[in-house]
Amino acid sequence: MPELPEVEVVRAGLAPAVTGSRVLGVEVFEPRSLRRHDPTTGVFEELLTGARIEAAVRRGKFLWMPLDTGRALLAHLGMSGQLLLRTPDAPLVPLLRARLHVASPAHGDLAVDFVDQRIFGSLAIERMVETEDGAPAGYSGDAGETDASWRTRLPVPVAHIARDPLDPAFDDARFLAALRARRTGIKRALLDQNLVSGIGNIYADEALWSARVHYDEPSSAVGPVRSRRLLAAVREVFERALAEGGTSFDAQYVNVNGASGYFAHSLNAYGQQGRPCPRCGTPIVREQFMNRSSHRCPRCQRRR
DNA sequence: ACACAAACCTGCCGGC
DNA sequence: TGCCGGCAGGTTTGTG
Repeated sequence: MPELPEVEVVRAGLAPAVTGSRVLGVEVFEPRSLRRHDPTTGVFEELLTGARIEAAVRRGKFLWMPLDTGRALLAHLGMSGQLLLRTPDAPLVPLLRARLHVASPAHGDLAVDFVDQRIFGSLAIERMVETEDGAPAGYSGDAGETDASWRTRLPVPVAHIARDPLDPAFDDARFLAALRARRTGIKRALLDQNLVSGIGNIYADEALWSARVHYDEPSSAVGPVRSRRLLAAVREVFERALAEGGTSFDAQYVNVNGASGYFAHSLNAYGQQGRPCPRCGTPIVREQFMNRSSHRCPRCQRRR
């Protein structure tokens, strides 16, 4: 479930169940799902078992659970990862890569299942570092003490990831200046997680459609008015997708209870090739760009 | 700085 | 029915 709204749906579902819980045990069925865990820092299962989970935090598409050991369980869903809450004795499904057993103060004993078809996603135990700006590292909902030390700390592999546009500490001016300074296409910039995080192929195409910008226009040529409009469009499409529970094209992209989101019905450009642009009626086209598909209205989104 | 390809993977779908 | 190419929401790494 991979872009910001889908990962946030997972985080929001996970948080009330895992916050304050104790990890009773871990079962790893697919070692490749731990590809990003550095074994020289310790054995994954040993670093996790017995720890208390303090929260569920998200920045962009990265999700982590700070532990009382000072480290964090970092999860990235990749293209096809899911985190599911089950009963401890729930049957093992074929694509189940790992299962955490936790004792939750709110929900009793639970299984947290990591299911991932393509194994592009991963779990790892990571060390934490302080944020550069001293602001909270990511979004964690309202739970927990506001002065907890984990709030301004983030896993090392996330330190280079930019804040996302829904983060109160996101620096609009800095982002707009970066767009102006870059010599690259605007969609490339939107997808660059070091510039702004959380945007993937779907929401890039949707925001570009909304702001009527061609994906390959130089980011420096978009200008302040349209750049602001584009940033606003990203936020707006994120908020609308969140309200709909995210985008699900099939059973692959689901919340912690296995339920699909409904935003696929609200897409204006992504996957809409051949269908009329909701604004002007011109058929949406799909084009290859960056070795993936880009969707745009050939009339509303002309290259300038 | 930036572009590009490759690597990491499985499963589904349409065409033949 | 079965095989094959093409497609899929991502990140990292290496090369030029």
